[in-house]
Amino acid sequence: MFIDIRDRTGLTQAVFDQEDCDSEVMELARSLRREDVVQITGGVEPRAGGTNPKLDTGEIEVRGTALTVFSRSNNPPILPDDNEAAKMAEEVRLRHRYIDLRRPTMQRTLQMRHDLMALTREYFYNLGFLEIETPLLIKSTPEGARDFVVPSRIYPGKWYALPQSPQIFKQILMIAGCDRYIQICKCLRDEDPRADRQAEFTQIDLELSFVDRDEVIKIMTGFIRRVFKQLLDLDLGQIPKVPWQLAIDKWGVDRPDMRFELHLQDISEVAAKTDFKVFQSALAKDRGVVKAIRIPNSAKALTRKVLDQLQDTAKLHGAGGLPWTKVTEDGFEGGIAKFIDCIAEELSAALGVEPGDTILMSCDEWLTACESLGQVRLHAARHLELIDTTAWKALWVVDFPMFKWNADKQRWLAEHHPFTAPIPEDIDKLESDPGSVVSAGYDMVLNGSEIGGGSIRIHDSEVQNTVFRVLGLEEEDMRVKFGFLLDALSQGAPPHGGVAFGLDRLVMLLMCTDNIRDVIAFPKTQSGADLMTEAPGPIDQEQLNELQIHCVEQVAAE
RNA sequence: GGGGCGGUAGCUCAAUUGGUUAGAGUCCCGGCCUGUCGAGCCGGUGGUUGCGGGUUCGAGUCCCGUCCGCCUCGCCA
Repeated sequence: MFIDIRDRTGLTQAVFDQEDCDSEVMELARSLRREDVVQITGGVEPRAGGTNPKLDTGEIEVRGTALTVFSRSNNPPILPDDNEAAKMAEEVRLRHRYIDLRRPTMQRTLQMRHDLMALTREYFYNLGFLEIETPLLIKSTPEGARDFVVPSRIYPGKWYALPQSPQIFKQILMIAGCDRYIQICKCLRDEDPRADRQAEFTQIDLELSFVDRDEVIKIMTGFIRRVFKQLLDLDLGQIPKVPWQLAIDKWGVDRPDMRFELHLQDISEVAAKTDFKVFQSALAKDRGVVKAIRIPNSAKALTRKVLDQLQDTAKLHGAGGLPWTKVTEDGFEGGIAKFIDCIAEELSAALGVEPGDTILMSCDEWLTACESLGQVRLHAARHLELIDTTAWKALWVVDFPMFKWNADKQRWLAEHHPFTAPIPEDIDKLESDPGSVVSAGYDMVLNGSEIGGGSIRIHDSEVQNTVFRVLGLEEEDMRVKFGFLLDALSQGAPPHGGVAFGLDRLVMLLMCTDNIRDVIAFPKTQSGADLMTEAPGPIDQEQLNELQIHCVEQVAAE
C-alpha cells in the first residue's frame, strides 16, 4: 500500500505494510484519497523494492506505523501537477488557485519571490536604507495612468486615489531628511493588463539624497548582480550604459535585447543614390532615414509567407511596408531587388553581405524607421530562433529625451514623469527647445525586458514650475494638484534621485516564465477579475447610501 | 475601445455537407491483481455543448446578440 506524501519541499513515498502496523491502520491507509491531509509516523528507510531515479527522494521511503487523517479532500477538480497544468486552461487554474499553488513549480516560485524580497531588504538595509511605508489612500494626480479611485464616506463627492507609485511621497521623504528610503510596495494602475503586466503590481521602490545618476546606477548594478549571483548563481558581469539614441539607432527599441545581433544599420547615404520612390520620399522627410538589417543565412527560412508576417509587424509599428531582398551569388533577388541593383556593390560592401543573406529595410522619419525595423528584428529573431535563451544580457539605457511630442494632444508629454530632472547643461533649453532636452533618467534592461528605471529628480521649485509649464499645466492647476510638492521643494530640498524595480518582472526572469500571473499568488485576469473570489462584485445598497453614491445605470444581469 | 484565437463530461480533447441515443482518454467509484511509482485487467457514474434569441422537419455544427478566458494594438507619467 503506497502513498505519495507531498509538502512544500517535495514528494516522498510512504508505505504501509501489515508487518509494520495493525489492520486498523492498514484499513485507514487504504481509505486515503488524493489530497487528503495526513500525519504519518514511521521510520525513513532505503526502499525495499528498488529505487526510483525520477524522484529526488527515490532512494528512500517512510515505513508507516501510525496514521492520522487531519482532513479529507473532495475529489479535486484539477491536479497539482506541473505537467497537467501546462496543458490546462489557465482559467481553471485561477479558479482553483488553492490547488494550483500546491504545484511544485508554484511553490518554488513563491519561495523565489520570498528569497528576492528578503535579499532586497538585506542588501538595502545594509546600505543604510530605511523602510518607510507610504499611504494607499492618496490624492489623485494628473498625468500618467488612469487612477483606481475610492469614494470618501466622510467627504461625500470626494475621492481618494490608489497610488500608481509612491513617487511624490518618497521625494517628500527626501525633503524630510530621510536620506535613504526603500519600500517593497504595491502600485495600482487602472489600465488593461497584458501577459507581463497586472493592474496591481509590486515595486522595489527607493530614493536617495545627495546622489548623481552614476551613484544610483552603481548601487543598483550591485543589487541586480547580487540578485542573480545569489538566486541563480549567475554573474551578470559589467553592465554597460547605452545612450537612448544609440539604443534606437542600433536595436530600434529603448529596451534592446542584446542576446542576438542583427543590428540596424543606416544606409541612407547609399539608398539616396537610387530612384526608388519609397526611399526618396522617406529621405525627403525631416530626419528621414533608410535603415537595414542583414540576416545571415536566412534566404530559405524567410519564405514569402514569413516575410509577409514581418511586413505586418512593420506596418503595425508605423512603417509603410517592409522593403526586402535576398542575396544570391548573382546579386540581389526578389523584393525590391530591381530598385536597388544600381547600388548593389556599394550596399553589399556597406552591409558586408554574403549569399544566402536576407536584407530587411525600413525608411521613414528616424524614430519610426528604427522602431518598426526594431520590432521586425525581434520577430525575425524569434522566428529563426536566433535568441540564445541561456544568455543574460543586462544594460542601462541612459540619456533619454526629457519630453516627447504628442500629436493627438498637441502638447509635450514627460518621457519618464514630470519630476525627472534634465541634465544640468540642458536646463536653459527647457522652454526654448524642449524636444532636445536630455533627462537624467535611466532604465535597466535585461534580455529585452525593462526591469527597472528611475531618475535624478528636480529639487528646485523653479525648475519644477518650468517643467510643469512645458507640459502645459496651468499655474492654478499646478497649485491645486502639486502645491504641497512645490511648497516642500521650497523648504530646503536635497538633490535626490531614485529608482523603482518591477518585482514581478524580476521574478518572471528568475523563473523563466513570460506569464506574470505565474509569479503572483493571487493574480487577476486580463479583465481585472479574480476568478477565485469573483472580485469585483456588487456591494450592498446600504454601503452605496453611506457613500452617497447613486448608480445611474444598473447592471442588466442578475 | 479595436483585432485575433478559444469556450463540448471534474480535466484534456473528438464529433462528416446541419441528421440516429454527443464519443475518447484521464479523473472519480466498484472489483481483480500488484514492491507500486505514467502500473495492469474488468465494470460503472458523469453532459442545460458558456448564456439568450433566430433559421430549420432537425442545430454542438449556420445566423444575430451577449458573457467569459488567452494573445495583441491603443493604453500603461
